[in-house]
Amino acid sequence: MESMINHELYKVFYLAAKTGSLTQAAKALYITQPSVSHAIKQLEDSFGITLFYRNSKGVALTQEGAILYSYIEQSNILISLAEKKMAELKNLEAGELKIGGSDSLFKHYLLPYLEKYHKQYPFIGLSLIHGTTPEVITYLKEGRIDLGVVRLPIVDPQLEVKEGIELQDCFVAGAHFAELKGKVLTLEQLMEYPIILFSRNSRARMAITELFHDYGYDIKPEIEVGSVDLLIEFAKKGLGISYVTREFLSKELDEGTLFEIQLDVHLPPSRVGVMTMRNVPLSSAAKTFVEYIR
Amino acid sequence: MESMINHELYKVFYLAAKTGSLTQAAKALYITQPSVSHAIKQLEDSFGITLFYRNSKGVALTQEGAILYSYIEQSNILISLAEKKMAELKNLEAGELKIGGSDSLFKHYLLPYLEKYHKQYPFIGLSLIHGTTPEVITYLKEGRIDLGVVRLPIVDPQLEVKEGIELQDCFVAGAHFAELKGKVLTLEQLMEYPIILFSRNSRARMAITELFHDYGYDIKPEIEVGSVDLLIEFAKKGLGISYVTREFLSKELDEGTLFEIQLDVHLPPSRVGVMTMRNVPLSSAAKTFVEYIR
DNA sequence: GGGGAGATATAGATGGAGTCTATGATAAAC
DNA sequence: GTTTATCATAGACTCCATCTATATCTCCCC
Repeated sequence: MESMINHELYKVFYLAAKTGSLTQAAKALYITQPSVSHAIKQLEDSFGITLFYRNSKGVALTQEGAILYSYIEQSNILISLAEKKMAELKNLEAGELKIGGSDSLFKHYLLPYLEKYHKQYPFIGLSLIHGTTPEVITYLKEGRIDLGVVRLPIVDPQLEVKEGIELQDCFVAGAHFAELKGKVLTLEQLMEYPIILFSRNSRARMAITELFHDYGYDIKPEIEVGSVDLLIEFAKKGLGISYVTREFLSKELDEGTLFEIQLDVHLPPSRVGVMTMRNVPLSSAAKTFVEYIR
Repeated sequence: MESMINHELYKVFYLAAKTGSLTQAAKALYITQPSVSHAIKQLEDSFGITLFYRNSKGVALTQEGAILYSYIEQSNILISLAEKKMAELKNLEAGELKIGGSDSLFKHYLLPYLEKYHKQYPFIGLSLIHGTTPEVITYLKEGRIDLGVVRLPIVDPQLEVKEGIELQDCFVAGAHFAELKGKVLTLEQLMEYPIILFSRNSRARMAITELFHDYGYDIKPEIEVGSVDLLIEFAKKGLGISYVTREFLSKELDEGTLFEIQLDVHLPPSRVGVMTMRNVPLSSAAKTFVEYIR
């Protein structure tokens, strides 16, 4: 390892062999001919092998030089490919973007951004990785995703959080509970109806449980489901009153298939946010995407 | 091509990625850590891409860095193989030696050298390429052989000639002409016997024709053959008197199966020589072999 | 054969890229 | 809190790649 050869010399050798002329190689490298001559000499000296025949028309590879060239040519081709790939990655003509989050946020919050992004950068592969907030955080820390989209607040010194839009959770019912339309209920009154909540381990569920607790109540759902779509479906079928994010229901509220229950207490809004690792550089693809989100 | 990247930086990048530590890479490269840090920064700046995550335990490749590494690793492996190969060629642990010449010279002159050489450098491939003197010269100039072994004199400014041993051509006969043993013949007397000569286009043939011509005679062979072995065989069978190089017959002369005809004129000796291209470097294999020959 | 046009080689000067030392900043380990 | 890793930064220095100028050689053409 003492006599490790300067790889820059191979670049000179490559061009000299390729052009068959030290003078031509010099031009291609934007240096002078003596520099090329010197570089080749260094290579020859460090191998103790003559690499070129010199004649008045230029240079030609010796037997040994030709052997060296066969390796160096491949090596340099790889480097060229690497540089091309780096340019592509930089210009977002290649790459991959991996996002963690919940399906409902993907569908109702991220979808328009993803569509626009994919249209503009069609060669960036997209991976959406479903998981709960703690799972998403774990994926982030393990480097399995570039960014996570979750409900705030997130308190973790390792994470950088960018706030997104505000979401308002609310209780909704379908035609079966039409008598409640226009009325303002107390929490106590609400609890007399069958309640449908998201499954126990979600953040939204914990938030609403805590809110009721603050008011001295203990909310117990009739039904627990595992997706926002089911919350909506069950409410529409009249199986109960669902607690769900209002922004995810705009279609049903417009149609009138579901209506919002008015309460005498304010349900705190939540905010969606984009998490990335603090002190860890984002890929070009991820950096650009984060700037899309407002 | 303006922003051609210094390939030396890839060597640093490679080791940094491989060891996962700028400090370790620095040690392997016998430079200091800030130099490595600087080199990586240059690479990152010229790509406009972050290649490593830095943390207090070392460095880890980013997504893009890992892509670059996959190329550079291959490239560097090729360079290592190239350097290994060069060392082998230098130490004559690999390579090829191509020699041009006549079969008789290969067999009777070069064989012992070839044996010894091959024993010492078993991994050098040997190619013996048969041809007449002008053919051998052509092969040399075309680069198809490293050196040629032929009868001197050779006059060609492009060729470098190293003189070898002296050979003496002579006329020999077998038991059938036993009456000639011990006698001294004139050329005229000799010509009364059937003569066996090498085929018309050989140098030896031309030389003897010219010699007879100088003495006013025109030698016409009874038989013409294409190899030294046949000259010897035919003489042994008593088909005539062969003109052949004495050194190629030592076995037959010792055994007494053939004897040399004494003449009243001196037959000029010829010298064997090794030709190489002037001003063209020899391969390590060829250089070493030429030094074997004395 | 002389001279021009091309090639590479050589010598010596020069400047800047790469390297060093010293230090800072940060995180983890103890 | 202290120590010991890590990488980053700043500024000085130095060595080596490069340059200019010239030599040498070969071919080719007049």
